Amino acid sequence: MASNEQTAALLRDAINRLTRRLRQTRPVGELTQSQFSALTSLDLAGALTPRELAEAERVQPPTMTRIVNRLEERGLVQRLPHPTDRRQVVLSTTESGRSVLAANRRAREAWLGGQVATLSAEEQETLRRAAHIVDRISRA
Amino acid sequence: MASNEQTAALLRDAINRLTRRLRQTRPVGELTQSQFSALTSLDLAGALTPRELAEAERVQPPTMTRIVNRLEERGLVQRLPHPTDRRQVVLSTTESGRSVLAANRRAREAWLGGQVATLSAEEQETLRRAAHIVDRISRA
DNA sequence: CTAAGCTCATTAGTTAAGCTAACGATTGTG
DNA sequence: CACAATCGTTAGCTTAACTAATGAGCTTAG
Repeated sequence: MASNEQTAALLRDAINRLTRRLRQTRPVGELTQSQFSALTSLDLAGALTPRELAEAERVQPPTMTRIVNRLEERGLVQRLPHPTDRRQVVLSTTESGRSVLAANRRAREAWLGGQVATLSAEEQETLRRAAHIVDRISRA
Repeated sequence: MASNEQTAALLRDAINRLTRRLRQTRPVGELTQSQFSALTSLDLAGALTPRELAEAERVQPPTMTRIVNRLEERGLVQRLPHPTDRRQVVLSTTESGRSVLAANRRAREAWLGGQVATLSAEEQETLRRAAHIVDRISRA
């Protein structure tokens, strides 16, 4: 029987390897991992303050400021004043942001989707289950 | 039925979230993810040239030069001349490197191991299976 | 009802990690 | 033996993470 630590090590190593592998497949000029992830979260949520988005991405607020800066420079995100609190800012995706996001999603999933396609139905189901378990762990 | 792309997206998102979560648990002064991973690979292999280690870590040679520099500054790794080819260098872990590695491994797995412990035996098995599948994909 | 303190976003400055291009030393080859 | 290839490194750029500090705006306690 594998110990909790052994399972943890297996999981961590597998995740590290896949993370590095995925980084290699990013085409130049496309969104970085952080930009892509932040844009996705924002698009799903509809509108968030920088702090809320930072918390969703598990990053400190200054880090999110920078990511949002780059996205705003490219016109993918907009900063609007908060209706009642003038300290705050409300972030939302632009039309252009949503289409860039969709294009990036397709490109990103091409490689990994191709790999998934080579797996048996049972293996694919294992991956989906594992993804949900990992999500639960990450929230803890 | 989930499409290959949906499964890929689930997997990628789960991995991103856990990666960021794990980064948060790194104590200051400890090895970074890259350092830890490189040191682990080197320790497993015994001795490698910088290029071989870069390939194992799926990183370009200059990136590995920097990582090795930091590890060497801390005395965790040593560079020795190649026996026959004076262009090459042979890297190996030091005694100190191996003990730092072991301590780091324990610290890193404490949090994740704790999370794994809260899962059912079936869920743990799902994670182990998924880790193996992901490893196979990453090698492709 | 205003002064003090809190919260929000941002800026500044550090560290780390990734990349490509270019270089010096060395080896192999035509 | 000259020329090409290889190896590791350096240099220079970008991205991303952090903490500390700042300024603007809100909230509240006296």
